[in-house]
Amino acid sequence: MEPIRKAALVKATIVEIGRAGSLDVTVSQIAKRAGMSSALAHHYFGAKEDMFLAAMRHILSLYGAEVRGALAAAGEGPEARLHAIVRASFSPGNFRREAVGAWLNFYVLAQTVPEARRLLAVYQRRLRSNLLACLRPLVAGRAETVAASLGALIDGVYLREALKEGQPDSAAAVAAVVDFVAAELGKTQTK
Amino acid sequence: MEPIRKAALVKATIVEIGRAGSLDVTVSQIAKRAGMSSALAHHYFGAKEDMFLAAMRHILSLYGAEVRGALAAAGEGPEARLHAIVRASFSPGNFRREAVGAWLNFYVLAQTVPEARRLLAVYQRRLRSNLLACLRPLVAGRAETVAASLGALIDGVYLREALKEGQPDSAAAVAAVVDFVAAELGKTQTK
DNA sequence: AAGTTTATTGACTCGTCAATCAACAAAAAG
DNA sequence: CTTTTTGTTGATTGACGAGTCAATAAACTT
Repeated sequence: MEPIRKAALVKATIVEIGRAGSLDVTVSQIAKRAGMSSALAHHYFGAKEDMFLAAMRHILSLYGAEVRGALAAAGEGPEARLHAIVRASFSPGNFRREAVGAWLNFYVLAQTVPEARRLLAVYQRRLRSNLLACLRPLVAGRAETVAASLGALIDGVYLREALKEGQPDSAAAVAAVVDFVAAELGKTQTK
Repeated sequence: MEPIRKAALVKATIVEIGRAGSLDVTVSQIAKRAGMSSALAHHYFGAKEDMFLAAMRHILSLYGAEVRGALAAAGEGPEARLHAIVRASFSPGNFRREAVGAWLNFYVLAQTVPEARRLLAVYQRRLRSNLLACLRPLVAGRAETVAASLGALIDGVYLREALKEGQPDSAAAVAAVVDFVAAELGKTQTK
């Protein structure tokens, strides 16, 4: 039972954060959505914060899996692999209300909860390392710098696309980042 | 009295959000820090959310003033003006705990509170227009695209610098963005 | 001076919520 | 079949907090 209940709670936590748009969700709401009493939620997770952290781990692992899958499906060319990472980062699923809510609130959580900050750092390192592998063959010496900027650009574009009025547009987000890469590769042509 | 009290409450709101790292601050805390009773805070602002929005307006107007000042001090060259905007965006003051807390939580607020979303949109449009003015002489046809990416990059770099473990480094943030601009201008050389 | 508006607060209402606990059920172990 | 472990909940506790209100004081108006 334990793993089933925990998984249900994690999913419900993410949904509720998405609905509320904040971490201001009660354990009862989460438990109810997961089909159990609040007491049971407390039984499996000690405290509410533990639920948040588990939810964060889940979101990050989903994203990680998405990127891994995209890379596996992509061919061998560095450009193609780079493109795959970017597309995975901006997949429509990542712009669903729950996902946006989760990410934004995890940023907030990372300010004060060390474990949340650590998890975020892990995500950023993984993204960076994936980007580096693609970039080294393309820009050699400047790979480190470009990877750092590219990572930040992905976060920034995501933020803007997620918060703009109107529906987010995955394709536009991808295009913006691809354009940056093109510039870094020295081709001014947007293609 | 009214404007004095309101100003004190706005300042106190920002400080308390920074301390808590979230919008989970009580009106009493804010009022106490502002040197008055919670009833008085409710008297001047109707509800807590109004205090948050006033605080957001204040943060945004501070940032706007900073950019305006930097532009006034900068010369006439588009590159210099661009650099001024970037430096103002990453001034050490913007990395103080209160400022970071305010920005991150305003992003969260923008998900659900239309007025917050609107304010954020205003900030983004202003930044975009400032960037465009500098970019048009430099990259002509691609100015719109570059301005959009540059705006997102600034947000993304800020986010990462603010949340990384260790103290944020304004200079590094500026350097990352400047490097991007250099690439967009077609100069591969990092300087 | 009497009246009116503004400033200010302590006390209160009404609600919420995290966390605990005792109790019950049901499965596993012996 | 009885004991222990695991699953489960309703009820409760204890605390906190947003917003209201009546009352007091102080400052202007006429």
